[in-house]
Amino acid sequence: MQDRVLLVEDDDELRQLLARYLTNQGFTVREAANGRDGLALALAQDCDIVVLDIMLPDISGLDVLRELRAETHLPVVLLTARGDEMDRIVGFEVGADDYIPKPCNPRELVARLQALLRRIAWDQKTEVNAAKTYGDLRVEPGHRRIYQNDVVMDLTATEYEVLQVLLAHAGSVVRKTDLMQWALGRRLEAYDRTLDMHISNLRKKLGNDDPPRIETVRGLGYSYRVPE
Amino acid sequence: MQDRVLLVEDDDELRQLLARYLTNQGFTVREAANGRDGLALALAQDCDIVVLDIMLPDISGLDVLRELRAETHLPVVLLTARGDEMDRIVGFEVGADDYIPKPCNPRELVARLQALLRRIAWDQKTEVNAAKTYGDLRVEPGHRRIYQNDVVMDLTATEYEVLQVLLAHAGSVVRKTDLMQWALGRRLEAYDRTLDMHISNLRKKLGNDDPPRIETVRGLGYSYRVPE
DNA sequence: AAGCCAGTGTAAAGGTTCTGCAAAGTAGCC
DNA sequence: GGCTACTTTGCAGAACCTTTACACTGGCTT
Repeated sequence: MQDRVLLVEDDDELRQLLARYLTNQGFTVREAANGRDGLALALAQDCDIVVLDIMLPDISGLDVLRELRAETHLPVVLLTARGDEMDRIVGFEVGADDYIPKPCNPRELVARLQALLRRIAWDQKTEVNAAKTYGDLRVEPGHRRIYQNDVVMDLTATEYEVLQVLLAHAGSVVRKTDLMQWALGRRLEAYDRTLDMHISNLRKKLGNDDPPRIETVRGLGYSYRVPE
Repeated sequence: MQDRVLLVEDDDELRQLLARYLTNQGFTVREAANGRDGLALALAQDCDIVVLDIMLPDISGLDVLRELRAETHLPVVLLTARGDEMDRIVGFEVGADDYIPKPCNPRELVARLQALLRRIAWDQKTEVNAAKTYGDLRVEPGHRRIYQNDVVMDLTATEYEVLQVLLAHAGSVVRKTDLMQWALGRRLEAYDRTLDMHISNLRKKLGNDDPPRIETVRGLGYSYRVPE
């Protein structure tokens, strides 16, 4: 099975060079020459990994990444100007998985892509739109709805995100920083009680069972326990 | 809870520099000065990520990585001499998740570690989480739980770390300074009885058997004895 | 044997950090 | 404006880690 790479790079020459090399290495390559097209293609969700230049003519690569991260965890490798340390640090903070300084060695690019894909491969098959069931809860990602005993839960958008992340990791602990990043799309700052509030509200809506379905793991985060 | 890094690097100065920086950044740092120790610690202890120098006095970092990959998919970041392209390519092929050329910028190291950990946390880290059994105790790293005769022990975060380290070295003595560093993430200072307290509490929770499961080795440290 | 002392066990107190949640505030939308 | 959703604020309470204090232990010295 060939991995599908989306290459977002405005420099035609470089893009074609990389595209050719990646194709030879057995990847299926899709191309975009600006941020807008890149974002659209990435969101269309039929690729495995994105190579994203930061310097783009329209939207900055970092903004593309930010928008992408609001929707998906698709792996992203950033291309940055050599030595531009700020871009690099910010890139990681926004959620990049790797970065490569330009001008880049194609072999290194391939090696990094493969390392990342190998790591991702341990992920379960992400059938993005398939409904999943956890005890009496059923998540329907297509409609962004969660049913409890076949009754739609009345959740706000954020509550849906939080609960869906907890369910995706049901049985294991999700750290508060991760939960914040994945569900709220921003970093957890000190004294930010927003997440606690959403958890509190979710617990109320789930019915305050005892022991609670959303367990607190002090100092770490929360964990959803599938009831018997 | 903080992420636990295993730092395998023979250059004392560099290792201590990085260890200090990582500690400041909120990591719990465990150290090894050669490949053999590094491999043993990585396999035994429950840590989250490994930083591995390639040039080591005994076993090459690449061989350590190879052996590690035979057992686990623990994320590994390689430290390589700048420009040594072969090491880098081979490193990725053997299964490294990232590499950083030396001399490395600590900020970049942290950024990369965090990017990798974020990615791992999202994926189901099944392999790393394999449960380990020691007599009637079972450690489940994914849930950060320890079961005694299939009953969850009610442990605090620190107690979990301490017991987990003792179990990882079951049958041999763990020095107090090491236990402090590995489980509490800081140095053991004089007149600090914190560790004694945690041991005391653990013994209580384990049931005060006779002879005790956690044996005191006076002047040295503690040793967990797996009961028959 | 008695005495000393560093090392250890543990109860209780102290203090810090983390969490739950109500209530008030802000922002966006019809 | 009125509605809804989300965030911030504030405080109380809980859980936890550390410190303190004192008793005890084992080994060593005299």
